[in-house]
Amino acid sequence: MKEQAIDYYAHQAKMYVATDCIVFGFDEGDLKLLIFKRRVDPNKGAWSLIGSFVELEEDVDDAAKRVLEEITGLDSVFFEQSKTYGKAERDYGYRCISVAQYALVRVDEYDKELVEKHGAFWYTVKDLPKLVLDHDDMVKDALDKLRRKARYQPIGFELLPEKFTIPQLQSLYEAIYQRELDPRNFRKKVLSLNVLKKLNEKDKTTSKRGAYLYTFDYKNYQKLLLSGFNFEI
Amino acid sequence: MKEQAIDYYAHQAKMYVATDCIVFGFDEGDLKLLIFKRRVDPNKGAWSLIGSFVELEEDVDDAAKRVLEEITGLDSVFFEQSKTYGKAERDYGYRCISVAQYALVRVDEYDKELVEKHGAFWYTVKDLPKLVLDHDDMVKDALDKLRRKARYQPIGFELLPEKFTIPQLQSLYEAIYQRELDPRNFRKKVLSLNVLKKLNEKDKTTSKRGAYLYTFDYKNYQKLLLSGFNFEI
DNA sequence: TATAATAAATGTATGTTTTACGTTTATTGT
DNA sequence: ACAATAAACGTAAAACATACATTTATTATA
Repeated sequence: MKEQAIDYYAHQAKMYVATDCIVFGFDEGDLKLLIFKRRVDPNKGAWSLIGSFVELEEDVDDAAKRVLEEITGLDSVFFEQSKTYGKAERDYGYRCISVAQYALVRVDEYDKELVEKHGAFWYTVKDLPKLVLDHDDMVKDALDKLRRKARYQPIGFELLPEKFTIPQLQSLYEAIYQRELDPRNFRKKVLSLNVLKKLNEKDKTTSKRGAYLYTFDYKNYQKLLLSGFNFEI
Repeated sequence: MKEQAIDYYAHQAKMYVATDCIVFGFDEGDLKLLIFKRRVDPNKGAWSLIGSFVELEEDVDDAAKRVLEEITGLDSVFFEQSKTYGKAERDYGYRCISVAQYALVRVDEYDKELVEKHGAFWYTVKDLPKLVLDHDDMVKDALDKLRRKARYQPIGFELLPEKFTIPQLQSLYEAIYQRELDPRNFRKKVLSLNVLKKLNEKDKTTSKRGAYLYTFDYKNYQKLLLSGFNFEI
């Protein structure tokens, strides 16, 4: 019986499994992507997403966590599976499938030295260079997922600092959706959801008057989730 | 240079890659799932999704297509990646990751003999037995995806026969979302999208008066897509 | 110290969509 | 002829989205 089971697996093909991370950040009003210049062959010198092979005793998701930690120095980056890329010919000469994960990091939190050490750069999403293999597709698909997901879950907050202003939040959504939003309607909408906590502090970097800082109210958000809401902006 | 590349891959782990299909159908007012009783070890006799190993020179998506064709006899089943399951310990004793795909089939079209030959059965989704490994999670996640997707793309139509009535379509959406919909509002909403072509034929199986049959208008749907719509029901 | 400049914050009127619910219609079996 | 039944149609009220104008708090400078 056990023998039969072993047999069943024995004749099957094995392949390399990698994970690639589409790391989004938000800075200076633009949605950014962390990409890096490959330092090993194959394809040395080409632009690429950051990734790694999955180890034999490692969960696929843990591999992504490991990669993200290595490159950003952060140990609790938000990430989620985007899609698996499994074309037989996708990797030059090797059979390797890749589980793509998209991640959202707070640009003010990541370890800049670590990023530089790995030869990584933040590129504005709408102005990316050509990437290796099918990484262009990965970015396109991940952007789709991000946009889609931002409609029914407030993941946008993962990209902002702990404390943020409403104009900042608006600017983030404008970067994600690549279109302008009306400040009056935007403010009305986000405040109506009751998931922002207003602080008694102002950010005065962009105006004399200053804009009130807010934090995201995770408790109220949990309540909202239960009543089945929609974050359409 | 090439040597270096070979080296790079040589030290990496290889693993089994499988694909499992979550096959949805719609029959007698219920959303159904195609599952089958395993006839080989490991786990002979247990209920399971249908799946297969991915072959060395085969695209992951082609493996799913192959599986679906084998079991339903149909060569153009709608399917789409749901999620990849990659926990190190998910498959008893073997390192095997699985790319789950959810598929929608028209219950009136599939090859019933073929399904029986494979020991497969249609089970009502809300009344499933325990499945092997992480297949329960796969079903749960796929249902989530299906519900989510049905909100912005009219994939529901993939589950109905070519010709269908509006009450049938409503009953499908009721099965997907597990809640009752108002027939007047439902009709108004779907007709307002202009993606249904009314036929000069009636279905009289459920009423004396009979309900007009419709087909899905793919051309108009393409137009609608371009203008960025929302299929919220 | 009064004033100009500037982004933040607030308000309101109009159009559109969703929701809730009542009535009429076509057909067939008795 | 009529009772029964699901299909089809209609309408009023509420909720939401959109478009657009004004006031407010603050600081730099005249």
